Amino acid sequence: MATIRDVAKRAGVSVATVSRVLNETGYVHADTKAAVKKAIEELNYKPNYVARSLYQKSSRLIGLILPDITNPFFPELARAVEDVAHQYGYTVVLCNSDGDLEKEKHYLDVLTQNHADGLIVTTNRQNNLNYINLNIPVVALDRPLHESIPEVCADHYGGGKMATEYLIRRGCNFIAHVRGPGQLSPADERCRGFVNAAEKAGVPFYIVESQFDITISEQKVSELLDTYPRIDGIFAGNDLIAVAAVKVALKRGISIPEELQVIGFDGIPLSACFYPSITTIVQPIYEMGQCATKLLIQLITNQGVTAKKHCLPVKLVERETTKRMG
Amino acid sequence: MATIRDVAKRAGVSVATVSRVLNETGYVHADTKAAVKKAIEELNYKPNYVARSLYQKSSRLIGLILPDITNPFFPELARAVEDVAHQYGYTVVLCNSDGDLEKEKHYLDVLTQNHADGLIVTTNRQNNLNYINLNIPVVALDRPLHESIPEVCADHYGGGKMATEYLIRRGCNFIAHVRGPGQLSPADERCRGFVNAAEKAGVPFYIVESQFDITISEQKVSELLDTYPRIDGIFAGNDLIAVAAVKVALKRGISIPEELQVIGFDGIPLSACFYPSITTIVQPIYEMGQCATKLLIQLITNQGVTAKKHCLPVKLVERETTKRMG
DNA sequence: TTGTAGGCGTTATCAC
DNA sequence: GTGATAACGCCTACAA
Repeated sequence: MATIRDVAKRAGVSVATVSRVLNETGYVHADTKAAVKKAIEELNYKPNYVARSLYQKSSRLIGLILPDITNPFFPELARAVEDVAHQYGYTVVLCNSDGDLEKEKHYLDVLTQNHADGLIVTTNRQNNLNYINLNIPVVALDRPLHESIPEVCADHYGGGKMATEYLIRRGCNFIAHVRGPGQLSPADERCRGFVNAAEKAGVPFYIVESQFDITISEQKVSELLDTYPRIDGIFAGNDLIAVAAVKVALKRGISIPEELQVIGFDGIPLSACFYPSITTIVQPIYEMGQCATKLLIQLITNQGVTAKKHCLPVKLVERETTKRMG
Repeated sequence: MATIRDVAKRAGVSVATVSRVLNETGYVHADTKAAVKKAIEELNYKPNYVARSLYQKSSRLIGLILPDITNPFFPELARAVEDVAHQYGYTVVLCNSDGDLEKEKHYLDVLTQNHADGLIVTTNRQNNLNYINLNIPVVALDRPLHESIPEVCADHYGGGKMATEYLIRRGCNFIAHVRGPGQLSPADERCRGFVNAAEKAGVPFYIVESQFDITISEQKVSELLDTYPRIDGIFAGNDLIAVAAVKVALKRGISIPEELQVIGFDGIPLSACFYPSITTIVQPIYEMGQCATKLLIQLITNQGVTAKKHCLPVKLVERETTKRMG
């Protein structure tokens, strides 16, 4: 690999001059500039970013910490982060934490020791001390991290309400919420929205806790339908749970949406391609990733920080697991 | 951030000594070692990897270039790569190329300029000159890159044959292959396997080309079934196409598997959770990622390179879109 | 067993 | 306009 010194030698100038044309900083005569460019061309010189990072204390690396890229919610998020990062000349390092604090800590170390310029974090563990005294900007994505850390998420509470009201408007008389795991903030919020809407409407309801996992949820839904056969509407904690609900119902010969209506949450691709396609509360996943990344880059480049918390609106997409009106 | 010099000062030794205890290299008296460790502790010193990289010309960064993490085939692959990399102390940089040569080139530059130690590449463009004269190891994953580059992939040809023979054994009399895009090596291989098996069995067959995309494939399958209503078996080029086939059939009231059997390829999670669940040729996706990463790390650390091409076996998983025997 | 000093490739601050 | 040169933080001959 050619270095700046090689270029300087070949162009018959000093490294300082080469650096100047490289960074377009300071004055340099048109002719020398041309000579330098020629030398760069001939040597196929590429600046060494590591050396540059060492001096600048900035690597243009962004860390993306998320539980598991294999979870269908995250690829789109990761994609958005990568797209925006790329657009602004940053590169993203992908870290799967499995929600494991040790692993998060490890990645945090690796990232900071590599002079990452900023972090985007999706973690279940709120108030995680790991993140608060870092000296690089951090943005929490999808889930709150700490009150001092800016955050981009969707309106889970509003979505929960919306889903529930929708079910009720579609004529459901006994609705169940198969919620996501406790302790997980979005699951809690959605559940709160559900309770609020159901109580306000005076509709009887029931709540079961499950995981964001199809197999486990099939089990839960099965038990639920055994216990409460009257249920005619299910608000699933996310689309995976919704898929489980639909499958269980179909296998039992319960017709959807005639006898049982199901609505999910998230709007992952699966919800649209499943058959029947699943009515769901769609989060603007890509936009969330974009927003978080732009925010982070603003923070990194110090362009007057904007609001602390960005709560993006969700929207209800009607598909085949709920009744069409009119 | 504390530097090695701060530690040295605090421990009352030289930086060389600190470096020695850090890297466990060379002799150092137990007492001094203890003193240094204490200083490290007190200062919460963490070595600066950037400085280290500069000197060592190695960053312990691995680049993972793939078309689009949003494609359900890739998350598991990425996860495997990340897991193995992490296990060996490497960190992975995620790059979505969209199969765009310019983007690939850009990432290649970024990666090499950051002293990435190696690359794992999934690209459609074979014989891409970008990769051949790099001076870091490269491993091609899922798709061949160039004859000089080691490769990890699944047995697409064998899988194609297996799927076809299976359909025939299950009694199909007129089979169609809705294949993936031309030019894409795995799609070609699967198609070759199909043709070979169908011809050998003397079963009439038909081939349509589609994309690895549900919506487009629904269209293609629709046309196919219009033209050849006799078709009683479809070998889909991948699971997305299989999903499309199943949906189209079901919407037309064609019962699966009684009137039409469908088999996919890949074994993405969707194939298992779809209803009906889809019989498919499962690639060992996670293992492929692991294998490629281990191979790359061997190459990086120069541990006598193993065989050039690793072709992993696929297996047929019977589910609900084909008939059960006996 | 430990310390000194030079170098990894850049950038930026001075002089000239 | 341009060129030395001192950082950036670490590692490793080579000396001591």
